[in-house]
Amino acid sequence: MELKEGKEKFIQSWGTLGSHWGINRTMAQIHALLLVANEPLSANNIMDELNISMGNTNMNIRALIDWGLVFKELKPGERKDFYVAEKDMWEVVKRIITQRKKKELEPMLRVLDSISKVEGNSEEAEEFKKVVRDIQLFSSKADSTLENLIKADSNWFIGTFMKMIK
Amino acid sequence: MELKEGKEKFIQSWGTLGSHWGINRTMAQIHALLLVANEPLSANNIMDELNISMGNTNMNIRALIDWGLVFKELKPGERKDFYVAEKDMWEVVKRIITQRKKKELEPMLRVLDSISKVEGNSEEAEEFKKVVRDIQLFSSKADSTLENLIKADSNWFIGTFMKMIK
DNA sequence: TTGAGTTTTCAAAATTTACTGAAAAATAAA
DNA sequence: TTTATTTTTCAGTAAATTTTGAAAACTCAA
Repeated sequence: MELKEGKEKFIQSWGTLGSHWGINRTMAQIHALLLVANEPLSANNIMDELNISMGNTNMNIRALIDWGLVFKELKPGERKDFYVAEKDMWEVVKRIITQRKKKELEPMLRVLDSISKVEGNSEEAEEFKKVVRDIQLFSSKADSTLENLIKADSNWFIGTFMKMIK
Repeated sequence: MELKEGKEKFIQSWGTLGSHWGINRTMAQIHALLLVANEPLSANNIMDELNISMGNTNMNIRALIDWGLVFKELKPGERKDFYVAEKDMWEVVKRIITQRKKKELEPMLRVLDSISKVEGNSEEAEEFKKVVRDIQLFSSKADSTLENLIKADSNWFIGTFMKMIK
């Protein structure tokens, strides 16, 4: 396989993977392109390379920066902004966990909290509360596990955790 | 808050959460409805409760059964099929991990494998291969971590793992 | 200032994904 | 069998999401 073809395949499948993980296809493709670029790219480079509009390019670059997956780099003497990707996979995963925990898990925890106080003590109400509290317990464990995970470092994950769970 | 309102809120937010996790809104809502139902429900019960069509109901129930999140239950003397949800959150999460690992992580691993053998030894090609191999290493660690996770039991997660990572 | 280059915004269009409704197939009681 | 009930399928439609394109807003050198 040729280098060019390899890069294209990578961009394509990173895009697909991303779209299943709350990162839209284009956003993930831009990240992929930057991952395999050997130098910082401008918005123009990106739109040419991926055949997407400037508006789309701009919006997704900004989302990537928001998520901490891409950084702006200013080249001295250049008017344009250039961009580079976060290449440390552990960092990438941590940032995605951080975002999704905030956007999805935490709102769910709030809802669970509010509905766990439902009125009534009919059997039906009690059963409902039991289901909710089970989920609440599990979710808050998951939440703090993830909280710990994003504080841990890469070596911990690659080394200790892997062995530990056998 | 009233029980009815609580159940509705739960179904609504479980739907939203699911839609961010590769489970479409309706599919997650059906699962939620079954989670808080105090008895097995028929397809008709479900379509009435959620105001969705029979076709939609049927397709999503079957997807849920496929995923192992819902089970069919036959009531003696009843012609209809009835359905109950998997209520053990640890099981639910394990089944979701299993599905998504198979559908998303594994295809990515195959692509990474194929492109890690890209031709050429220019500096650019070498850098590309390094990026790919880094991701490959990380992904296969993640893959086997998840593999172990889905073999582990709930107590391990709730008890040991939580304390362990402090 | 002015104006060329660059980035941002956002309504409208295109695309993708989910849902419906109606018909066909399956099931099982009569 | 026949018939009533239930489940499945899927083409067409609707809804949601993403992308474009063009204008507005910046930015900075001249």
